[in-house]
Amino acid sequence: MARPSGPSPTDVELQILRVLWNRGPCGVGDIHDQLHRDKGTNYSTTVKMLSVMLTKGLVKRDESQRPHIYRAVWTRARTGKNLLKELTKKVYEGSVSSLVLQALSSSEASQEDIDKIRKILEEMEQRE
Amino acid sequence: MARPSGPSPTDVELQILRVLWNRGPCGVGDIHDQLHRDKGTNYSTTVKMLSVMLTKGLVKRDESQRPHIYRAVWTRARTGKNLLKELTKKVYEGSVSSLVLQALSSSEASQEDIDKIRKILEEMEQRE
DNA sequence: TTGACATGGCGAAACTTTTCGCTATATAAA
DNA sequence: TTTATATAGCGAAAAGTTTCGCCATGTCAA
Repeated sequence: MARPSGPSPTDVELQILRVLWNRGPCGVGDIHDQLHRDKGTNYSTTVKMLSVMLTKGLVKRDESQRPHIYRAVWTRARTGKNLLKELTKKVYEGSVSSLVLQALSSSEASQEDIDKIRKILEEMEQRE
Repeated sequence: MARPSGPSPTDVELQILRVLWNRGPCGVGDIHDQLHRDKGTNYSTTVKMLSVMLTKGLVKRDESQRPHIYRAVWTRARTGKNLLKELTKKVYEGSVSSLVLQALSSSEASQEDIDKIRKILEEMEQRE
């Protein structure tokens, strides 16, 4: 059963999620530091966005300590998968492989990546 | 030299572009028909969105005939590529192959797709 | 030409997302 | 305890997107 993962994160929400994915659970201060470096926004903005995300169920927080510790509810992998599916619907009428083809043909994937992809293709064939 | 392709299309803009990509250049009426079917919006909305997109350089129009004929400035492939790159930056710190791996491992691609992808992988190796 | 109808343009409302100022509360140092 | 500083909350402004109402203009048939 697929868990619901709610509405897609907006741009700033993704910026915040990326910090949480990269650093792991942390307080507003750490998140703000990164956002401030990236685009100079105010501390209040970060707090507000986190409260919006809390409402949307994109993050949870541990209030038993100070500062409160935020963590992402959904993994990077799952979120990426959802956004990709959405993008696919919006541009390619739902065909994931069209998009993958596009992505591959225009990227410089390493030999390592290529090998990984081959392995996955094999697995997919055996599944059928 | 890579052509600039401007700001990324918003959701409704993509809906309109999809119509143009699928049907080819056409008038407001045809575009509106589709949008109206999909979500019941008014004719005025379609006209307005097209004028916004004209300003942003996402579409061009031929005014020498009535109705004016709109066409997408960028191809579906190029737009998809850009959006994918953006998504990749926003979720995966810029690694296209992480995203492709995610996409593949969770999709049901056809045997035909799998073969196509293999072919591309081979081409990529020879390029190096 | 005139009336009916499709097409086009424009400003403003509605909605969403992002930003911040101001205030309140907790924490730790003097 | 008092004071200074980090942390949190809230409402509203600002910015971006989408929607529409109203009016103007073009097209075609009677």
